[in-house]
Amino acid sequence: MSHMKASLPVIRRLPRYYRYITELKNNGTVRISSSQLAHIMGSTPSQVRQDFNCFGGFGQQGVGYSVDLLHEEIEKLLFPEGKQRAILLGAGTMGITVADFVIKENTGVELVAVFDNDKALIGNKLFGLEILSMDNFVEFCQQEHVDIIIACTTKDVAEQLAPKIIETGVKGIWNYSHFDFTVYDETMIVENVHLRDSLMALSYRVSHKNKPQE
Amino acid sequence: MSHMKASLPVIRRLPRYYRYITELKNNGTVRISSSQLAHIMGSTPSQVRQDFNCFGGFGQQGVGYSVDLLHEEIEKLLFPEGKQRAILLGAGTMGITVADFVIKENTGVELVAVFDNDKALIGNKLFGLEILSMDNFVEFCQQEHVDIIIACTTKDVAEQLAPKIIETGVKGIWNYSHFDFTVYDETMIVENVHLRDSLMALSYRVSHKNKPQE
DNA sequence: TAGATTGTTAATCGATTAACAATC
DNA sequence: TAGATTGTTAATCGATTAACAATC
Repeated sequence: MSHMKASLPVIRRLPRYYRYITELKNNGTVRISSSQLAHIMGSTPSQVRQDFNCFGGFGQQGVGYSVDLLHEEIEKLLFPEGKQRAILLGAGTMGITVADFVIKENTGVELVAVFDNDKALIGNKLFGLEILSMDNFVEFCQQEHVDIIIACTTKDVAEQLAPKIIETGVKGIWNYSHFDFTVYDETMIVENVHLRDSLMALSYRVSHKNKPQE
Repeated sequence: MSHMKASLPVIRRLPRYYRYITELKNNGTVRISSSQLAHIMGSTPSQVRQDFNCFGGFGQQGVGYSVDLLHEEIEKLLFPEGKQRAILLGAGTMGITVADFVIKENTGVELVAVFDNDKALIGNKLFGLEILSMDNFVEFCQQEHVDIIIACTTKDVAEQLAPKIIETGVKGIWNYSHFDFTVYDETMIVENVHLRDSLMALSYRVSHKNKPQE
């Protein structure tokens, strides 16, 4: 039981473990070794064991890991007491898609309010939630408990909102805008989904695939 | 001019450099030092210089970097000769949003066809492109030149399509499905946008923020 | 020439992989 | 008991950071 704090790479692997373990559980697999799991994950047995030991180590020496126990433990880690409450800022194309996703997928996160600047949208319903004026989100966060802000605005709007977001005291941002909240405030937990950067990195790798240099 | 091959972390930073350099160029900034750029990027001067030196080094000793030259060189790296041609597999909520994004954003990638399994969708137009039957995408890729496949299907459909995708000879996959193409085929260049994993990692970090262990 | 700042080599840091003792 | 497989410590690898000579 080494109990060291899980590093970011380990945390990022956790949802993937959860996906595969859930699949194995549904298949009726009861027991799995670090080697088998590593093969499924495309990693190494060492990494699997190191990763699980960050959280206390769920295995049995000489035997392996119980799929059920593993599933239960990882679930406890990823879905802690009660759902996390999230609000959406920006009900544009991306915002609507992300809201749809959060509502339909089992992620342990609940969408509790939607805000937009567009007067034409305010008052409309989105998946049963009334779209509220962006002017009111700080107040909302301070009155209702909110854990996560989903930022689906343009870069400029995100930049304007940044100080207000800090003001809310919310701990995490799921960031779809091109504004770098991390650079703005170091203490905030930010998970970036930069589609543009992701696609450009792919494009670079594809176009430079067989070139030896650069 | 060390000319070592750029590692994945360096490639992932390239689009962010491009974003900031473009902004500086538009602001009329003509010259910038690695320290100033590091401050903007939230990194270190050493990293900035190391990164640029992977591509040949665009600076001038004692002077700094010309914003114009930097912009031009990074643009050459990210937008090589002509646009990359991409097809979309799966015209659901996410697929439509991603298609909209690719068409509107300046990413050096062009959407040339859309495929879906749903007979109700086939034949409809999506952003001026006719939605084609999924049965025909392999043939399409072999006849037209296609660089990137954007996978916006469910996990199960992605898994079924995997061997066909390999068959097309396409070099890169922009993957929104929960199927791990990397585990299936090591040689394929895959850029994953796993919303679920991303949100769960954020949720984990938020809920464990002030806890010392685990 | 002196000051500034790069390019590049060396040192550090952290994550991954390997090794092995513990133990089922 | 022997074989298997974990938990954990040690070694390796790669990326980041620091240092400094080159040079504008």
